[in-house]
Amino acid sequence: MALFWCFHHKMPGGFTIQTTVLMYRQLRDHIEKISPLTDQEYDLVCAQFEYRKFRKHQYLTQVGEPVKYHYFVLSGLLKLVFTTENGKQHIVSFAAEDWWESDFYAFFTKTMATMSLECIEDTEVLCLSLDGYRYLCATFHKMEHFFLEKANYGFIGAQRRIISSLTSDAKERFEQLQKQYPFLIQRIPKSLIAAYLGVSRETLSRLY
Amino acid sequence: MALFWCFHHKMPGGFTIQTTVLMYRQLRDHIEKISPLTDQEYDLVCAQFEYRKFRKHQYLTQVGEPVKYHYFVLSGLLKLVFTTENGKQHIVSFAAEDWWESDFYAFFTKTMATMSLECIEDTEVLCLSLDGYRYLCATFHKMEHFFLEKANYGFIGAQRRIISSLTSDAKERFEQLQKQYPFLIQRIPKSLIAAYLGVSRETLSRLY
DNA sequence: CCAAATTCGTGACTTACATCAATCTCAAAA
DNA sequence: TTTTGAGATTGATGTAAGTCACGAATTTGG
Repeated sequence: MALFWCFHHKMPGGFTIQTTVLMYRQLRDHIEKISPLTDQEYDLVCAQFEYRKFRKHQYLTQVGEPVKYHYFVLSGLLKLVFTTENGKQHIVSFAAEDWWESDFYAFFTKTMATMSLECIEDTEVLCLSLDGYRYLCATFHKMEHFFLEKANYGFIGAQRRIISSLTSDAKERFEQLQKQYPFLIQRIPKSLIAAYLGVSRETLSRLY
Repeated sequence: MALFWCFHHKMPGGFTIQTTVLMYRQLRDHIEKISPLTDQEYDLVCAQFEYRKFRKHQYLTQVGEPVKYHYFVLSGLLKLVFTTENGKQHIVSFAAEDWWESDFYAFFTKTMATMSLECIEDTEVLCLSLDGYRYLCATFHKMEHFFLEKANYGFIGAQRRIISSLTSDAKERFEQLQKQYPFLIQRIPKSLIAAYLGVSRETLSRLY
C-alpha cells in the first residue's frame, strides 16, 4: 500500500513515521501543480514508485547497464554524465529536488545506458519503472498529461541550452547558469560547473 | 469537413482533387505510427488543422510576434532561427517532411516569439492552434499519448545535440550530422549547416 | 539573355580557450 | 600534530576556430 511501504526509512532528525507522508506530499504536490488527483487515484499512482536512498558518489545507473528507472528526486543532487573515450566527463544535466532524471533513451528503449547517473550529494529518490510509467500513462489520462507537460518543458529547456552554446561564450554561459540556477553554483564544485558549461575548469576559474 | 477543406490547393503536377486525400494520409500515417485512430476520431483530429503553403524565404512566425501555431510539415524545409543582437543567425533546428516545428515556448505560453521560423524551400504545412492542440490532448487520450512520444523523442534528440556540442569538435559534429541526416547536407547551403553546427562557414568549408 | 545575388573556397591574421604544470588552501583522516 | 587529497588559482604555451578580405563559380530573377 502506497501509504506504508517505506516506513522503515529514517529521516535526518530520527523521525520514521513521517517519511511516507512526506514522500506522499512532495510527489503529490509536484504532480498536482499540473494534474490534480483524487486520493484513490494518487494511491494507485504512488504505488508505482519505489523509495530509495543513495549516498554521495554512488551510481544510480552506469554506462552499459540497463536503465530500469525514471527517477524523481526528493532530496539531494544528481549528475547525468557522458564520458568520452579519452575519459573526459561531460555533464548532460543536474537534478535537484523535484526534478526528474534518467538516461531517457536507454530507459524508453530498454537499451543499455550511454550515460551514468551519479550522486553529488546523499540523495533520496522515487523510482518509476518503465512498466509503471506506461501503466500510469495508460490508466490515467491526467498522468499522461502531466508527463507531456514535463516533456514539453524539458524539451524547451534543452533547446535553450543549445541556443546558449550556439550564441554565447564561456563567460556568458556561466552568467546565464548563475542567473537560472543560483543555488547550483553554491552547492557544486566548480569543476562540475565547468563540465556542464563545456569549458575547462581553468578557464572557468579565470572568468571571475 | 476534414476531407474537403483544402480542395482548392494545386499539386506540383497540376492535380487538385488528390490533395486532401494526400494530406489526410500523410498526417494520419504519421500519427498512426504511434496511435492508431478510427475514421471518426481522425476526422475530428484532422478538423483541427489548417492547411497552408509558403514560399521560399517566407516567414511562418517572426520574432516579437505571437506564435499562433504548431506546424506539421507536409513537404519542403523550414529553419528555426535565433538571431543575436549583433545580427548573427543561429539555427536551432531544421524541419523537413513529417516533422513538427514551432517556437514552443512562445506557442505554449502565448508569449512573443524569440525565434523566427522561415522557409528554406517552398513548404506545405498543417497548422495546429494551441486551442486545437489542447482540444486534441483533452479529448483523445491517444493524441496526448502521441504528443508525449513526440516530446520525449524530441527531448532525447535535443540532449544528443547538447552532448555533441560538449564532446565533439567542428569536424566531428559535421560528420555526425552527415550521418544522421544525409539529405540535409544536399538540400541546404553550407552556410546554414554551419549556422546549425555552431561554426563559421569558412571553418566548415575547410573541413573537407 | 544578362545582371544581381548567392554560394563556396582560400589566404592572412587574431582570439578564445585548452593543455600542461606548479602552487596554494583548507578540511578531513591518521 | 602531520598527512592527505580535493578543489581552486595562476602562468606559459599551443591550437582550433573566428574574422576579415578577396575572388571564382553558380544560381536566380527580371
